Amino acid sequence: MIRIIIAEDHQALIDGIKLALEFEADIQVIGEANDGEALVELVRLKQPDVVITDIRMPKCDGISATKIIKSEFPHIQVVGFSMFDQAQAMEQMKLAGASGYIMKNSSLFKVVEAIRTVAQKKLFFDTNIISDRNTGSHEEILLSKREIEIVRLIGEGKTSSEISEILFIEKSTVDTHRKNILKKLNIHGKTDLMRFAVERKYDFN
Amino acid sequence: MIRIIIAEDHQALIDGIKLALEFEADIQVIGEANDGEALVELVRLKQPDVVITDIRMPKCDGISATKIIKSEFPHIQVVGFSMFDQAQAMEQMKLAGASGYIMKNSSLFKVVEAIRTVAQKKLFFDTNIISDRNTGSHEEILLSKREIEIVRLIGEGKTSSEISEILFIEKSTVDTHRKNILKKLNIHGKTDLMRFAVERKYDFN
DNA sequence: TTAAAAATCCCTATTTGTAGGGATTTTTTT
DNA sequence: AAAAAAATCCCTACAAATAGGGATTTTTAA
Repeated sequence: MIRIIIAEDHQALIDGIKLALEFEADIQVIGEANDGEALVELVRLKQPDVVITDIRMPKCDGISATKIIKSEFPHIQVVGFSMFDQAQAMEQMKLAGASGYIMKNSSLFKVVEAIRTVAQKKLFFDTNIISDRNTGSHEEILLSKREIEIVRLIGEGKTSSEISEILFIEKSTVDTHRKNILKKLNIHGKTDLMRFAVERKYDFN
Repeated sequence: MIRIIIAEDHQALIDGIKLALEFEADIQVIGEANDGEALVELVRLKQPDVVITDIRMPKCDGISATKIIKSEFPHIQVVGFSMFDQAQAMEQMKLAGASGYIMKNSSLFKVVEAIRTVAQKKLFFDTNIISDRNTGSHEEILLSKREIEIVRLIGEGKTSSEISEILFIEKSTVDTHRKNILKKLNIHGKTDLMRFAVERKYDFN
């Protein structure tokens, strides 16, 4: 029996994963947390086999939480879980000691696959980047200098017109950059962009 | 000489505070961090007299960071720093071991005052809540049940129309709640509301 | 049982952001 | 020097959010 703990600040997603895992006889969800601090405490208490953790979370993010967990319990396997296909985020999770990385738009089947794989002490990194590599096209999502600058300002809560004043460019240019950023990251809406901007600030240079 | 470290994810704010503190001969900024994890590491390295930390920060928030710092270095005084006049946030900081709490819309003079006060092992809690108490009016900012529900959904990235569908109410009602929330918190713009929603999710029940 | 608070809904108007299209100029790389 | 990438700017249209005003109904507490 693989005992797992899920950490994710969107309760709806936790519920979805739990539901999917109910049909897997060999996997048991023994705990859930909505933030990094709660996750670390829960892991200390219950010592699961596998932890699935979101990267962007209140209190402590998934990367910091993973570092703490792996330093205290090296035998516990951690799988990162992110909205964004960011090679840097994946790298950070690897450095923190994670055994796997999946994306939120992955099918729940992939989640199950990842759990079983890492439980056997194997690695499981499933991202578009890697699957692209398989097809040979391998185009990594990379924002340009200007785009990163704009993402940073968005993360600081600036509006497009404020950004245009800061950078001495037209608002229309900022809008174009925004559009390109959204397209590159395959996200829609300011909320997701804000989320990305915040996650981005978590030092994935 | 009071040696301080500032932690704040908005570099502009750090720069502003540093500038203000340059004119204070007895206060020296010996370090700065843009996230909670960096703050903890910096504190371990430089062991300042006073730490000023934002509550909402990447990687580890100010409350979690304060807990860690106070457990390792009980003699270091921590001052919380928040955008929002939330009694709960202040309580959480107090529980985490903070000696002071100031708001971002406080004058920089208050920041200096807070630093000098806590450096003498005294407490310094400056919020509108407390100043209201002095005038006797004492109206604490408290969101209603419905408003908290809506803030939570905003924090999850839901739009007003999505929220209206979830709660089975009209979009116009959601808009009204939003307006009232903005008014109660004295903030403007969705970005600040999102920030609040995130900070709020840090468990200030 | 009433007064206060909370929750519901609607109106107008403006700003901001999204989404599609287009285009030119500057910089970098080959 | 030519090709590719990045950065700049403009157009239309629509959705979303802010800000002001108003109003009624339902809950809660005095």
